[in-house]
Amino acid sequence: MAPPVPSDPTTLLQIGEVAERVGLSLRTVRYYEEQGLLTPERRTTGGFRLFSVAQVDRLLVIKQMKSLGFTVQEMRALLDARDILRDTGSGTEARTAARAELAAYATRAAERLEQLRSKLRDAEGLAERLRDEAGMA
Amino acid sequence: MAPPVPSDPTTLLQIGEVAERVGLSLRTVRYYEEQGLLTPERRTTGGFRLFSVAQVDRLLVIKQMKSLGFTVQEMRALLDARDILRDTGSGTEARTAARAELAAYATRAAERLEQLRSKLRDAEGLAERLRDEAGMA
DNA sequence: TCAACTGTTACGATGCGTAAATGTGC
DNA sequence: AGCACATTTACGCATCGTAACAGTTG
Repeated sequence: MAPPVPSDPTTLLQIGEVAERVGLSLRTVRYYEEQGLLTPERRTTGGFRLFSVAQVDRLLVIKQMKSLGFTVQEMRALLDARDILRDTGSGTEARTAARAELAAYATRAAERLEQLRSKLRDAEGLAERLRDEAGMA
Repeated sequence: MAPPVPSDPTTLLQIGEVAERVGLSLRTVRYYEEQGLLTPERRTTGGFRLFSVAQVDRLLVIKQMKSLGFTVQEMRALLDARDILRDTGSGTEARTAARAELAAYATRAAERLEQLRSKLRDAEGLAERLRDEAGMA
């Protein structure tokens, strides 16, 4: 029985499916490709982008970075480092550098998380204030 | 004994003080003024902006809306409604409309809050992922 | 053949950052 | 007289939204 949501590595999805799974707009996915954050596995004869499940996963990481307010440039740097670590062919030197890079991003991510939490508290303040003001005479 | 941080209504602060208290950049405060979200109480002869404590408070609301991802346009609408409610001279009709507006924003604020929380969860996923990947061999 | 999907291109908006050159206030 | 703080003007940038128009898929 075939899974309703294919997740085997050979399945290819077109951009609409991908966007919906990840929760990004078509425009945004195309934008990220244009910025070199990912490249579709291949294209149909007519030019339709086809993405692998691994690339959907990559987009999820991208979306997470977006949630943390990282810029495209930072995403690129992090993804590059990650690619190096995943490539079994990369040398020791490169791996060490990549690991350091990743660690640095982990730190920055933690900082951003704190900022996000602060924003959330801020926002909760407004929600409460509005409830009060709208409810009063 | 005078309070270290003046909060009586007659005190006027210049933009640097205001920005620091609220946690916004000078540029941002000027931008909000340019967009009609607030107007300094008065200016010095030389042109320095002077803000009242009430305006600092207004800026805090603005910052909270910013945290919720509201646009300047939305901020304007909300602040306008709020101003009407606070103005004892506004008529019943206007007050009713303003109250409805506020209530609508309260709802939207709640929605945005949920989105923010979702973002936060998303972001936490990345932080964890990075810790894992950076820690692995 | 039709409906749904996708392609490219390009202009526009939002929300500031960042000078640069100059003036103000204490 | 000096030094921190402020002013205006303006260009720039990131991140998409939104057509507009055409081609593709099944």
